[in-house]
Amino acid sequence: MSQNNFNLQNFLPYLLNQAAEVSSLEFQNVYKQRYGMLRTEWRVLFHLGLYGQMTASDIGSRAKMHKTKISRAVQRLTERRFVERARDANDRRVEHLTLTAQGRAAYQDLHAVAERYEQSLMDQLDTDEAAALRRALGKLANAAPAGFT
Amino acid sequence: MSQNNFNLQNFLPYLLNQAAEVSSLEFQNVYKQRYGMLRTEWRVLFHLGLYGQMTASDIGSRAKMHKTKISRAVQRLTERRFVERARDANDRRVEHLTLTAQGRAAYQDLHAVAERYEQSLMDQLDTDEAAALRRALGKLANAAPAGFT
DNA sequence: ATGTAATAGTTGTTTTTGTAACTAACAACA
DNA sequence: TGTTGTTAGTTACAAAAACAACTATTACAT
Repeated sequence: MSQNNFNLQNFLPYLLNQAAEVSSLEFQNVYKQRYGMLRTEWRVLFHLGLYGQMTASDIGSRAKMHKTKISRAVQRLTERRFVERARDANDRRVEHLTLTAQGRAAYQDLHAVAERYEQSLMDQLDTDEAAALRRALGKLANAAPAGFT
Repeated sequence: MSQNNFNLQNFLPYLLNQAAEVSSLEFQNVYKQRYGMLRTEWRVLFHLGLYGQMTASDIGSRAKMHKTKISRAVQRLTERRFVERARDANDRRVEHLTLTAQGRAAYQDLHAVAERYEQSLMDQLDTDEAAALRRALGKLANAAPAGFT
């Protein structure tokens, strides 16, 4: 057995992954069942719904998603008429992405569910706990590489 | 743009995923580079190192990992002589898994790195923040389905 | 005993992701 | 102009994960 008191259940990356997995999975069911979307597609949809017109690169830098993921998500969202692409007039490399009416409808629906879900998660936590959680997660997500080796 | 103040950066599942991704990735480099392991394999190795002899099912229920993942992880770990399997004498369906000497060495090495990494993550947080984070993550990871729809 | 269900673990097939190489358009500067 | 470098986005291929069907063994109820 173990020589010391290190415990896997307390290892932070492990805990983070478990919590992330559990909390993603429930919400995933919603956009999967209602709109047949993948997580990447849902993320793109949300960014467009939230910020309006964006390019794939914009989304990439905001969401820290790799461009190939975005490319494929946009492709599927376009095929299914949630998103429209328009080439920029001045720079024909860039594409401006916007939601279609259908896309906006889906966004608003999911947005509402997301808020309820958020609330149901927060209900499990004390107020100060929740605040500390947000702060801590923000720090960890945006931290520079730790250099622990 | 957005009609209200809901922000994706504050959506808890999103935040959790970002933090989890960042903190997994750095550590992943270690076990990948040093031992050519995947995340599933590292998890199995850690469970065996921590708890001693276990069956695949034991690991599955503890780590909430699907049994096919474990099966394949164990297969690769066995091929590479990190793990040994032994059929149970009374019930020939079950296999008892243990680390080899090489497996224990790898575990101890990674274990030490994990502790340093853990520390480097915690160093980014205030003491109370860190405590709240652990408590909150534990609650979220073990919570019953929220039923928010 | 024997048929039915349950459990441990594996294998096969399909999705999804990751990585790297690629095309097309622009920029900048000799 | 033309050559070199950069940026936006796509595509091709390999690695990994998800899901379903499967084998082998045990349990259990008739």
